[in-house]
Amino acid sequence: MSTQTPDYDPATFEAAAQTYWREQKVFEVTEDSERPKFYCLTMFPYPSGKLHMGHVRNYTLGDVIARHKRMCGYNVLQPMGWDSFGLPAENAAIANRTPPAQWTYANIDHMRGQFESLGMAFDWSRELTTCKPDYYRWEQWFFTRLVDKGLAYKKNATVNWDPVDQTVLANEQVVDGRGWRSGAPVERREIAQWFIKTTDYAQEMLDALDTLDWPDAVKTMQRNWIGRSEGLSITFDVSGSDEQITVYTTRPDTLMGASYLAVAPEHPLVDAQLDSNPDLAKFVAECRSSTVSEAVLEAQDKAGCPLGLTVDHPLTGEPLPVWVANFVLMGYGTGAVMSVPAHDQRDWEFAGKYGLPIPQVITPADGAEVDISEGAYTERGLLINSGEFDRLDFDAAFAAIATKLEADGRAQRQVNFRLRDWGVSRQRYWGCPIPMIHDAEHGEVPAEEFPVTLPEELAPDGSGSPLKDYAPFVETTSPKTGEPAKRETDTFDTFFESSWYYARFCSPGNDQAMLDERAKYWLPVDQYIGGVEHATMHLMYARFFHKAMRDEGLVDCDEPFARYLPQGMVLGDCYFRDNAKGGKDYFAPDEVDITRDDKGRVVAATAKADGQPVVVGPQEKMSKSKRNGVDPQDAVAAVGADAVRLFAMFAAPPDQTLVWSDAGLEGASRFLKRYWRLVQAIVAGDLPGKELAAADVRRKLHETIAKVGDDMGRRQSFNTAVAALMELVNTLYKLDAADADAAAVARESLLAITQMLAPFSPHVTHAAWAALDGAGALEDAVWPEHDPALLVADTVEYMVQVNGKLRGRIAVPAEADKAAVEAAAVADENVLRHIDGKPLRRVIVVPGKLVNLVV
RNA sequence: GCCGGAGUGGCGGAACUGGUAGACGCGCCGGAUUCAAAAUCCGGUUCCUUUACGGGAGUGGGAGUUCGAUUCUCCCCUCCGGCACCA
Repeated sequence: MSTQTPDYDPATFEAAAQTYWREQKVFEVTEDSERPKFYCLTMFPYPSGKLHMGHVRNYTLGDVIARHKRMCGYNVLQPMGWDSFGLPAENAAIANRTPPAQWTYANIDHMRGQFESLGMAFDWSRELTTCKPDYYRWEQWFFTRLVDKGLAYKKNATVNWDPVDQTVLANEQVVDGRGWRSGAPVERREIAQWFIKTTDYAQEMLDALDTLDWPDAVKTMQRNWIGRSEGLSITFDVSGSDEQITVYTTRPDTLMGASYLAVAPEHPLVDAQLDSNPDLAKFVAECRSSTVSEAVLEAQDKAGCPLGLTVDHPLTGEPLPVWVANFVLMGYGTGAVMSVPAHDQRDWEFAGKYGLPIPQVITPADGAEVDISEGAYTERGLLINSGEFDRLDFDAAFAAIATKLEADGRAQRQVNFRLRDWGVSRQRYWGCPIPMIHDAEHGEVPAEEFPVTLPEELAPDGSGSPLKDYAPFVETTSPKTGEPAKRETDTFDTFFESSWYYARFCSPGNDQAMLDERAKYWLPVDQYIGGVEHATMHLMYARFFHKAMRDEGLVDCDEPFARYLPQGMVLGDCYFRDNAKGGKDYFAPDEVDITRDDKGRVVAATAKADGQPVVVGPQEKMSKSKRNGVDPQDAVAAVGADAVRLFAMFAAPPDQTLVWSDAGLEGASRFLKRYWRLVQAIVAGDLPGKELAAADVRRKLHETIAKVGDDMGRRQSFNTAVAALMELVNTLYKLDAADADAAAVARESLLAITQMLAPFSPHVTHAAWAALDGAGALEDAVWPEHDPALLVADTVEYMVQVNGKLRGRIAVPAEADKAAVEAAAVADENVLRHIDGKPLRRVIVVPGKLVNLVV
């Protein structure tokens, strides 16, 4: 055979394969009742400008799964779109003085091209862009359905207010309590906003977690986020007044240990005290001049101030002081908590700081001593110092106290959720308009015509949304009266768009309905892939939206994402020097020379520019500021898309962080060249090796087929799948060319390797499939199956341990019984030496694995 | 602060259900090929000890369960993700 195959040239492979996929519309799919469907979706990107390595990793994972499932016979849908509303476009618009629309659409065009150059198997005919009216008109319509059903309502909520720029700030725009652009201390301000009743679905979302094939860690985070608890809602009378304060507690058994109540600075009872109490006014003002970020609030020092009121203890009538505390949140629960310092660590610290009493009312059930002066005792136990309730355990005390207070109308048993309703109003321009109209007569009236189109020609200047003063948008007529009315100028949280895009991919182009029957064919998403940073918020909102759409009859399954694979970040090496200002000056990896010792350890690094040393820092998330980013386009130009994809899959398990390494990338490229040379050798009938018998190679082939199939399907362990393919290629280089079956085994192996490698590196395998005369299109070639008969070995190697330490290995016939294995073990020379004539006390034989001799 | 996760050679990682710690790749060392280099190929590579056969230690730290623990339990340390207006 003298067929010529080309040299390994990624650019040639990529051009040929990508042209074929595009022209043949290989990845465009339609509903097909004959085949099982598989909907594979990777979280769609925000069009920030260009793809980064995190994107490459993310979308390669999805592409590998989609291509693999297709070869397993599924009708595979893998769409792509753009999460194109959001803050970065506004920031770019402020910087460039151009409308965010222009910037966004230019980014999308660029990034679409980058996806194609990476060889992604997307069905581009379904592409959607969330900032376009043909998409967002349907979420506007759906929102008005939620309004009609009472699932959307308006209430006051707190925002970060920048008093200089006169605008609302996102939490990430508040740095050390100041606006990021103005530098002014931010204030908390209450404004009316739209909320969605996600809490109506809290119990269902909690229960349905059990049906999902998601990592336990993510399900646990969601369970804790929903935070179901059973407790008691208790009402305290303010002493000498008609006012009341209601608190919720999961520990009513500790009620006799309550020593004070703590309320939020925004609590309605606080305002009335401000005029007469300057210290309180000062404290509350301090609390209000800070961010609304709970992460920041919870991390700061606990502080409080007496409110100057007391409440009557509902059991004893004794007065308890009321404090205002900076860690109590008005937006959560009733904005007031009952504090039991002896049995809650946070209350204990607060009471210690302000000299409040710490009465112990719970003691360990096992009679152990606890010292409350050392810290709170937070376990459940038996009641003490609680009068008639003494010696009761948690359940009995809960029941007794609840019953007594309920009889007095002072309390109610209650199931509570930590989950809160979803605030969807944003005071921003670059978002989907909330389709409501302010009618002087009827108040808030839902729009009836969609889309309510966002004007795209405006450019924000940093002083709030330009929509507010834009008459062509604001001025309208009321659908109820036909009289002049004003449009709502707030826009939706961008999580609104990302909560249902997965469904719209199934009904592209429908301008009559949000979704149609096609969505019922494709949903749920069989495999969802995306960053674990979305484990709670995005995934909770989308799950809620799906159930709301189900109840509207738009979809007919209960959950949107059957299986979920979270993926880790991409890190890069960091090099820097400390500068005079106390900061760091970073160096890009290609600006640094590395010196190693003879064991390969890095001993020094110097800047190429001046030869002076730089610090080798820890690996950190790739970013512009750390100068440790690697541009995917540069990597593709250097070694080709196949090697970039392969390295991204090989270097780490999907859910762990991945450390980018140019040397590692070279290794992936080297492997593909090695593979390609093997293809050339087979085609030329010119095998290289001389060591291994064809039968042994064939067994290795079938072991590899079994492992790779399992790794890619059940385990989703793509790094080990690639490692197994590398091992098999190494083995093939040792195949004895003189063996009569060598040519057949080599060809069988290489066809299988080509198929198994195709999801990772689809371009070179596309060329190889043609060179090897593979039958049909590689994308649809049936995934190889292993022959179990070939995996059965006739002898087994056992480890022999003496007292748990490895002392020898023995080869034993596969069918040997325990006695035979033990006899062989004690015959081993080194094993005998360690037994040293001592009597055997115990012998453990693990079939097929090891023998442990205890002496 | 609260919730979740991670920590294994010089580096990325493997060990799937409690049973050979270090597969595969990088780096490094040695060799082949070459006028030379690149590329490629072959061999070696956890640490300590030993001429060698061997022996000892070892999976962030400390306890525990077990014949046997990277794997299970408890405590601690460090780093990462999320905390409701970044996406």
